[in-house]
Amino acid sequence: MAYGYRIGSLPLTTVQRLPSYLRVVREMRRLGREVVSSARLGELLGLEAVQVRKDFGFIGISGMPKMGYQVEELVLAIEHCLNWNQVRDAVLVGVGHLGMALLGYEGFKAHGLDICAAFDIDPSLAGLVVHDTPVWHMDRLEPELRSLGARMAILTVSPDAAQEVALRLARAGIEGIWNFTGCPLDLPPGVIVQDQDIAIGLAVLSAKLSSRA
Amino acid sequence: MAYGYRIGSLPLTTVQRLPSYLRVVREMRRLGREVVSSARLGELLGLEAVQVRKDFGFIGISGMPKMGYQVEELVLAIEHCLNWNQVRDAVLVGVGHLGMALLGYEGFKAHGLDICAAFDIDPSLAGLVVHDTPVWHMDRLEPELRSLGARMAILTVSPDAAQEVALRLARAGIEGIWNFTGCPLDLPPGVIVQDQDIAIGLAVLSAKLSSRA
DNA sequence: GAATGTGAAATTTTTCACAGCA
DNA sequence: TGCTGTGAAAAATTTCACATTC
Repeated sequence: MAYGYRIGSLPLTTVQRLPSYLRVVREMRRLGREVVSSARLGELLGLEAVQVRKDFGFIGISGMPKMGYQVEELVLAIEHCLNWNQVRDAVLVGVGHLGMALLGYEGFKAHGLDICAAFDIDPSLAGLVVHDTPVWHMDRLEPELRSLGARMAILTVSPDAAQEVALRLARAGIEGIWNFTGCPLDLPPGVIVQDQDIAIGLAVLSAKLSSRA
Repeated sequence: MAYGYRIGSLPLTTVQRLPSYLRVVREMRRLGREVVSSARLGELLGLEAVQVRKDFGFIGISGMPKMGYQVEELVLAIEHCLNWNQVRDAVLVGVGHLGMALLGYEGFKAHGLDICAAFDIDPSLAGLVVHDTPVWHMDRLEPELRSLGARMAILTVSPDAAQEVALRLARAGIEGIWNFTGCPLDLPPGVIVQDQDIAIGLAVLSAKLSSRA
């Protein structure tokens, strides 16, 4: 039951830090800053400077001694690693409160994600356009997926339906599922599942608060 | 810039796995199962059996050789570790799409969380009751917090407002902030911040998909 | 001097190997 | 035999120490 410590040649922990680096260096670019030191980035993000340097080494970026790293180069390199420099189509399944919120989330553009269609079991939602995204009934899932060619799906259905819908997505050729249901999914190998379990963050915060009291 | 590897006596990684254990053992209890082996739990959650046993050792649970672990005992022990067996009040600040979705999320009850009030800068939201939760204008933040006595806040404001609002919460006596804004917060020591950055999950999934193509 | 870059050490986490028990 | 429990080993990650470069 091997673990996934690495993604390609990058340590998993490095990949997990890339979004926060990207946010900061994009903001610096916006402000016209051209270089930044690992110490400054570390200070802003609560990391050791040497860890920042190691991470940048992994993604193939060299800095200039005494100067720091070039902001523009960092932005491009991180976007490239994450494939966030080009638009990728995704579908969203389950237009409840959370699905609706994700459809309205402006930030996905900055991450290269375009939700091109949504699906729900509720017939009264079919035909609506929510935040510029058309909503289809679940009956239309397979045919629409065929014509859209999206590789990624965002799963925001209820826990009861999670496994069944995920299997339909996998059979329809979806390669990656971003799983917000909190249920572990059992899918054929080759389909990549990324669990986004909100309860983990709450658990860590709860435990920290408890241990202080 | 010391790291937080442990929460109290528990490894951070163990705490992060507790919610998924809890979900499964609660479901087993519902189905009337009285015992479960570490191997079965590992199979369901994609973990090594020995890791499950180590985790249960950390939270002080012993199993019975040949039998397994008592489901009821596991439920109670995990709930106790996370303090999810008693109701804790929280406030939510920022009633946009995401805040609205969290207000409507039924699952918080199962995690002992009760959102007793929400706040937003938009005057037209003030006075509304969203999913049983009253919404106040931001002007009422400090006085309402004083009377409510909530220790925890859920931060779902826009990135621009994140730091400023977080500081107000800290000054008003909030001890833990669950930060959904994606911005790093700089707060006085003693305030616990738990970042819930959705972009991390997307980054991992994006990188995995890229490295397969 | 002020920054990067990197091998080595320290720390943490996972996995192995196997003793012990019902 | 089937499962737990645990010390030891392995692997991964972070941190230290310091050489290097502009």
